[in-house]
Amino acid sequence: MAIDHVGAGRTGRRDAILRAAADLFAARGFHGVSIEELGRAVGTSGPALYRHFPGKEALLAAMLLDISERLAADGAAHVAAAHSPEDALDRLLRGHIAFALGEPALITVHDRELGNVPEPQRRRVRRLQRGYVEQWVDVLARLRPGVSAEELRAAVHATFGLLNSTPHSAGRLPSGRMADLLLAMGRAALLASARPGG
Amino acid sequence: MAIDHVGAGRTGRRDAILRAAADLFAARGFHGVSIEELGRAVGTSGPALYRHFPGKEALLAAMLLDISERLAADGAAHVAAAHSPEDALDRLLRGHIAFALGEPALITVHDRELGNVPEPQRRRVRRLQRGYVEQWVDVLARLRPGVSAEELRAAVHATFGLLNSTPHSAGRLPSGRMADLLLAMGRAALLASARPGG
DNA sequence: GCGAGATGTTAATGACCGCTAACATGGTCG
DNA sequence: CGACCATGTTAGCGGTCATTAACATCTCGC
Repeated sequence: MAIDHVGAGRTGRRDAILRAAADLFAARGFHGVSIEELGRAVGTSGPALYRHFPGKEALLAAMLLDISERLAADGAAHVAAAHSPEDALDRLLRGHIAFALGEPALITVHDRELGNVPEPQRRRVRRLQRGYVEQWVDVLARLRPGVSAEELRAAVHATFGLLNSTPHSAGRLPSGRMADLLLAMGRAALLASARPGG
Repeated sequence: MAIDHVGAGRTGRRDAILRAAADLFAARGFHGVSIEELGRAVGTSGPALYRHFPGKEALLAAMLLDISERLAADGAAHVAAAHSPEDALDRLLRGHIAFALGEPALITVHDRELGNVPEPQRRRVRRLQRGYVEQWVDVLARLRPGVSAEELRAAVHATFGLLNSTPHSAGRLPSGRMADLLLAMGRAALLASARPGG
């Protein structure tokens, strides 16, 4: 009974709000969800939320910052643990796939709602996102020298689109098979993209 | 001077509204755009919109129906024109890429805002989308017999995620190179996914 | 030249929303 | 015990939104 997983425990309210908000934002968009609704989703009503966040936009900012930081940190750890570029790419792919399959709502919000984050923190999220992309680009550049960085960046973005599409086809395939499928597709797409003269 | 491309011509108002709405919805989401704003974007103000659509949701419904119909019809034409499964897949890929690169706002709205379409028409959009996916699945099934339809469907959805990611990395690469890149990546991803035992 | 329909305008209405205010409660610690 | 702090509650305020009402203005077929 250490942690209350429906989110109504005496502590952890803040995290419960973030989790519920991720699901709601992913389903109906930032502007499609009201404060009252967010409160009800965690068993309180409406304005209790302001005891944990200064406002609705700040809540979104906290959510996106957390996601971006986790992705960037995990990415750095994966690259550091690898002993070859091939291995690094594999670890990056597996890590991202695990995240996308484990937290489809977070992934969805992450690439849809940046525009609603207010400006001071928006810049930080962008910087983290750029850093994460650059980790992929660096690994890919070592695997396929001679391909322009712009082309590699575009390929990485496209691969993220592939991996993040998980929420749209959720539940159709068992999670393990889906992970294998995405790994095979992602790897093939990245290597095809990076083949000079492709 | 046959057609007014900024959308203020004496006729074609309806289409101009749809075009402007696509850009705005793609940028800030359905609930993030007001009627007043939609009107201003086509040179009228606010409620003039109700002379062309019964309401905001109906406008979105018309937009998504049009996109889904175009995709499904173009897909059928491409498959019909092909003389082999390989050729059909190539035409499907090129057609979808051309659409995604040519109408990034439409593609974005198409896979984000279905949840805001009211129920009678939502079903029709879903049916059209399913039909389009099934065209891809059928072609792919002929190329790689023995792979389950569920797996092929998941692969097709993931490929759409790849191709539709265009708006997120827009303008970084010249359009022609981007099209080549997406074609190579999409084809590689689909074939990797369909390899039995992959 | 004139009724009619299509298309626009501004003003108003009712609902909802984000947020604040004012107040309650319950546990912690001096 | 009793002040304090964290965390709730309900009521209300100001603003915005989608939609409607009421009224103008063009364009045409007659």
